Amino acid sequence: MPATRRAKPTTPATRRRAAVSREALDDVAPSTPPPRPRRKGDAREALLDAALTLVRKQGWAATSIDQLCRATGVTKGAFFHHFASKDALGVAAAARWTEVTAPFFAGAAYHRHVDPLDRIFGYLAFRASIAEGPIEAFTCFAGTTLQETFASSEPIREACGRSILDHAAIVAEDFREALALHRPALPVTAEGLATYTQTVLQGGFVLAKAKGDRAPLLEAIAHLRQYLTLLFDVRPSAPHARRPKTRA
Amino acid sequence: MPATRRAKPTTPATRRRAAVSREALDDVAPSTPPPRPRRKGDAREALLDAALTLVRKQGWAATSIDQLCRATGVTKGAFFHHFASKDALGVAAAARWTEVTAPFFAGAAYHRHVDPLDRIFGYLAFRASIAEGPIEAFTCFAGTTLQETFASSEPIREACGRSILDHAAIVAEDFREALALHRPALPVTAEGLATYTQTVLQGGFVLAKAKGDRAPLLEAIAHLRQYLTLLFDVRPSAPHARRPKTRA
DNA sequence: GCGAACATACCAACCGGTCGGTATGCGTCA
DNA sequence: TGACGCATACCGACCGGTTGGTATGTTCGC
Repeated sequence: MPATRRAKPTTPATRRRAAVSREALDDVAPSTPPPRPRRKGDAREALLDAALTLVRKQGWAATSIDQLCRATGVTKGAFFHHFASKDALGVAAAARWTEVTAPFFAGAAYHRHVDPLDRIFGYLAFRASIAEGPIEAFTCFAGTTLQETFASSEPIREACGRSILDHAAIVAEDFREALALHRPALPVTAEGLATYTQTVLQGGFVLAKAKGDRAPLLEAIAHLRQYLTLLFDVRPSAPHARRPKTRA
Repeated sequence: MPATRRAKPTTPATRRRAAVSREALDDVAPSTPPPRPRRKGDAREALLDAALTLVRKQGWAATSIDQLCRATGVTKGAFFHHFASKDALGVAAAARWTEVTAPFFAGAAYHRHVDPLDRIFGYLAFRASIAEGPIEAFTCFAGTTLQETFASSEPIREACGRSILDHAAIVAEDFREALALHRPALPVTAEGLATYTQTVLQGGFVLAKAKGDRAPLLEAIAHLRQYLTLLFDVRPSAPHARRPKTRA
């Protein structure tokens, strides 16, 4: 089975320089940062981060292992040292997506609001505020990947689904507190509202891609805010506009 | 430039039989109907319909021209006779998606309601009722394709975007009439509500894929209905539940 | 000196796309 | 009536390049 092999000595530096020049020719190169020299041991994280960026822009199937390697200056051998298959990378990338986004949201200022409803409105305002730059910069890795892989790869589907659902579960906590404090005009559950919130955001990403503009996402968030306003019977003069008290 | 060629006589029947046997080995074959013998002239439509089915299940990039040809019993030569490129097929498939779905919705019973608001609630009930079977059977070709191609192919992005936006424009007409008849509790526009409706549906598809179940889509539609209920101050005892009068 | 982290070369299958050719139907004019 | 020209639909071998994946080294820190 093994064919004839040559043993031509080459240095790592040669490869790295080649990687950079190849990347300049790459169709996504202009916006991708040059693969700055990594320290040994970085390959795995570099590949995952490149996957988060490239898959959000091109989709899962259109993003090849070779392209990932080129973008990071990692060789194919190294790729398969860290990941058993492309699917395994997908599962790991979904986990990494949660790993990256969770602290990002956890560290945001809206958590300081005392009233859980204010935190929810703050969350929505925050999600609107981060919708900037090119569409692929603020859309969701899990949502994008799900669309393509839900029927072809159960492990990836499960991992991406969990990423979204875990995030929803965090938002659900604030809804739970809000429901304990405020009585909604119609019967709702915390989990239901949290899932619906993610639904609106994911749909906003799709419509933003449809229009080629972030506007539909911002409008969707505004409608969701109005829904919560009516549900919880808050004054139309937005609650977070009248300087709500913050904690800690 | 032209390489050596052989002139081996083959019959169309040979090819068709080969197509069927190949398809039995295909990973999506079990659920795909066998490529029943087409009449001459059918190739283009057959390819477009196969694209709508396969792309919704596998995504755009994962669906190859060869696979489309296998599924339909069409040869590659015929494919490129009808479409200049894979991208051209994508644009045509988006148009076909509208061509297929538009009369489907136009023919639905909810249009008989006299009150435009009843038509809107009927539309939502209809969308919930058709969410049956495997997820790829009720999700949107345009939305799925958009996620992957919005940055790589402007023609496909534009075509898929228009498909969704044109459908929203039809729903917007009922919202326009509803706003003329009923005064909303908060300031909204017909176009804004129609776009938001599509946002919720598209997001519902993503969340359905995330959970591997249609439930999030149905819940999202229910929340949207509640939003409209509060906005237009309709009795919580759903308007289409108290037998509204119909027209024509 | 040993295992983890890489590097390099290679593979079969498949990718989108090309191209010379064939099959068939239709209008037209002798 | 029929044969001629021509357009449309279709055929399938072939192309260069890419795909995910493998096999076999080499390097390096402990």
